[in-house]
Amino acid sequence: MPSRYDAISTEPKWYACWEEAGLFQPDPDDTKPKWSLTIPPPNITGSLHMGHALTYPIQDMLGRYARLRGHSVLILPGQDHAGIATQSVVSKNLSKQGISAASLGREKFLEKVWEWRKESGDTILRQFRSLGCSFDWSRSRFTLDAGYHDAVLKVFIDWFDRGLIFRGKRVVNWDPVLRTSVSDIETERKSVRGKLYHIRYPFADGSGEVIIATTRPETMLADVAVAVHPSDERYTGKVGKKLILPLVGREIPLIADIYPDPAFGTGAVKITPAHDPNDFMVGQRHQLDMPVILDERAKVTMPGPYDGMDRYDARKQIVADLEEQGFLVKVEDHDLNIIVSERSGEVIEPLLSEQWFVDQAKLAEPAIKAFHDGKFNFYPERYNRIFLDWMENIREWCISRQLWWGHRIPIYYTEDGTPIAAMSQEDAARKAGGKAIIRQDDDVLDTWFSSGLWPFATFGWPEKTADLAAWYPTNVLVTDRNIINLWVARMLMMGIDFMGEVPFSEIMIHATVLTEDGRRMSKSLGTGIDPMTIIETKGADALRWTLLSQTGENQDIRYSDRKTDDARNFANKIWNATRFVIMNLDVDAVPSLDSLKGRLQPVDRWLLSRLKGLEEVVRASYDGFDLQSACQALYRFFWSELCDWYIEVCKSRLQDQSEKIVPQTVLLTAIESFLVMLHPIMPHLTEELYSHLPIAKPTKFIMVHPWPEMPSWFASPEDEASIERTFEMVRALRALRADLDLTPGRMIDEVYYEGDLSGSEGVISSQAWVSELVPGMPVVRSVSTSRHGVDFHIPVEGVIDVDKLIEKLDKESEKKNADWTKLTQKLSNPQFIERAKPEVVEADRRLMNEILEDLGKIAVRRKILTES
RNA sequence: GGGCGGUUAGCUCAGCGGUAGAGCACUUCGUUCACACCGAAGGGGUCACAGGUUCAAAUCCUGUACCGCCCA
Repeated sequence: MPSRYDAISTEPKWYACWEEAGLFQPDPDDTKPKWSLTIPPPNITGSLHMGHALTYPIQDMLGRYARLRGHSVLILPGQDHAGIATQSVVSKNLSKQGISAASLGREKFLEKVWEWRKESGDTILRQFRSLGCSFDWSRSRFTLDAGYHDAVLKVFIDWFDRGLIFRGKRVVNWDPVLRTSVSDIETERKSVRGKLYHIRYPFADGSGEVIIATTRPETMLADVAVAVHPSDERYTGKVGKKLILPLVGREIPLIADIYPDPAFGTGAVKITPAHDPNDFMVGQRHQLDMPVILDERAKVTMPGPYDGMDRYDARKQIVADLEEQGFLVKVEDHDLNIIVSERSGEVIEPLLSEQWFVDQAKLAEPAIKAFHDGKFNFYPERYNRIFLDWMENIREWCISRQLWWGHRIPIYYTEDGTPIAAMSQEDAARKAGGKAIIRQDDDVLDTWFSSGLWPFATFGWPEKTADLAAWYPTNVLVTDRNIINLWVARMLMMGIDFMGEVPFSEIMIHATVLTEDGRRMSKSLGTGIDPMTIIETKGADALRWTLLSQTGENQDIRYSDRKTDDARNFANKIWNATRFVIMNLDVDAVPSLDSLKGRLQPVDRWLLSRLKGLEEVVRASYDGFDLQSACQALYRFFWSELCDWYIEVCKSRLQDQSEKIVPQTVLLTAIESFLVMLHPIMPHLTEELYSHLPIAKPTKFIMVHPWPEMPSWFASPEDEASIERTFEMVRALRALRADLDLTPGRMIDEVYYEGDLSGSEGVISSQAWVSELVPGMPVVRSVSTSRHGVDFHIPVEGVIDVDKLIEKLDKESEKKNADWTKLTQKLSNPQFIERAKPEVVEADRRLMNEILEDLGKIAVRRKILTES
């Protein structure tokens, strides 16, 4: 074994072995308890980013843990067709070749998209393999697979027939470049510097005017009213009167509604129901007309001087005209929030249009009930409330998109315009009962509609497959907080509605990965870091450790290359310690620990007891999604306890032929268990080291090794306490040596001690590099230290730095005096004695005595030093 | 405007009622036959601020400030 762990050549090797051995691919007939998870399907347009490098290893880690715990585990991967993203990627590629999508027509264009998907659609799945993800590729699904497609149609038809899906006119987020409605998640809010225009609207009867303020004057062409708050006294008696809409000349009413904020400007708001979601609601409440004056490209469509103008050109012209005609009161600078389409970068136009909607309220009810019945739970818990708030105020879901790539809405229209939901045109014709079908709806479904079925459609639903029976419901869903409402909620509603059971009982919401200085990682900002370069230089395990060891209840985590160095170093440390143990071994068969029980020394029992404690912590932490705590415990155990102490203490025994078998067996036991527990986080390294371990292996791969069971006799609080005490004495001695400039590792002949070492002489002398520990006081000059009631004296010959030692003693004395003051105050407070728990008072009293004793010793030592 | 998270050592973060912790960085020492991707010793913090509860507050409560996220 080389002295450095080579992750780069090791990792792909094991991935291939696991895959070849079929370890990713469970059998639904396996009698072991089932555990499953369906991964949030990444876009086919995507390539690996740090968010993926966190979320998918978390899922892999949970699956690997479940596997070690004896479950038959299925982690089902797949991909999402990503309607808008894919269509715009392919359109852009085509336009580079001088081809427009429109000229190709729907069918030809879709052929191009499928071609593109075959060529580059799988990139991200290959990258998941580099991360070590133990996903069952044989079951990989795509949301546009034939079977999946049928499932989507079936859901649509079912909901349509039950009246849960309907067609209606609403104000939606409209992307004027891609010319489709988009969902909230595909938009981004931005704050920009804009203008606030104050415009005069005169009363028709000439009795004055109302001044309104707006950031979008061009929409006034579609104004149907001006609204004021009913409590606004400035308008008492005026509500109901008519106003003349400037430039247009139409008469519109002044109405009273709770929407306007009286404190903002004049308190009067123009109402444009077709071009603003809030105005739309006002319009609905007052049954106002909803004229549309912008087309699908956001150009004015209204006979008159502005017809055909782009919305921003129209704004300029309208403002100029208003000014010229004396309607413009003033223009102010104003910060406003705009909504931008993520895909096109264009400002979203709220636009009244006819779309398909899901009435989610009826679907939400059973989901809310299931939550209250404890059927599922978010981790961290704070997301329960966020989820519930959204569910309880749920709104209609716009599911139609004016795209070609996706699930075409299975609605067929008869001659008289009756919509019929059906699996195919033939099916529709049958349902139409003689009426001719003339066309299918042109729109496709929102991608989230199809991904909402993910946890059961991936198993072959609506067919009653063995997989569906074996793996649904899944155990856990892992995702980030941004799509709780958009996706998680929909899966819950759809799962309950079609399967009668929630799709998962636990929802783990993990952090967002930020840059080292806490900024968002984004390609456009140039702040993204490509995980593949990390995997290729430091290994997937290093990257996994870096991200997983920071995963807990936190809201974001910061990535830095320094942290991956630390992770790589940890891997190397594990490699070398294991290598050391193996190098020392020259027996064929390692005996069982049980047979050596009588020969164990306190330090052996200490390590085994710590190992047992480690298993409890790691298991509890993994179970509670607290990977941070698990990693911290694993790190501390291995580096601080096993390497820094146990191996060092045992080095002399490992040289002793008759004795070495005991520490070797303890080490192999500890390392084997440790590797199993670490395996979910660092799968490749642990598999590699397991393959080198000279032990009787229960399984060929550590990946399917049973979780370590620690016999109850491993627990030994007494040995833990006594060994910790011994180590503290070693530390005290080493510190004193350092004060005397005695190089670590260099043996000193004699150290005297007074007090009870209770059998720890061997450990202390070897670890503090002392040839002989002699009871009593030395006759020669010496310097001293104490710990746990034992005094150590190191004889000194020749020159020592007295000033430095005195300074040290003074500092120590100062600290102890401060502690003494604090404790005295505490202990002289009768209420403390009376009300504090007795053991606390007792501990403080003991501490007080120790401090007093130490102060006495320090004073004596200082005196000796000054005199010498 | 409403909600959520954060503010602890130079940096990144644990701790969440009983004398402040880790890793990295820093200082000094060290190539002792696992590892310099290493070892030993050390320095460094009125736990954002102000009130309150308590015998006792980084930890619980109230408020304030700043940073970030989400919803309107």
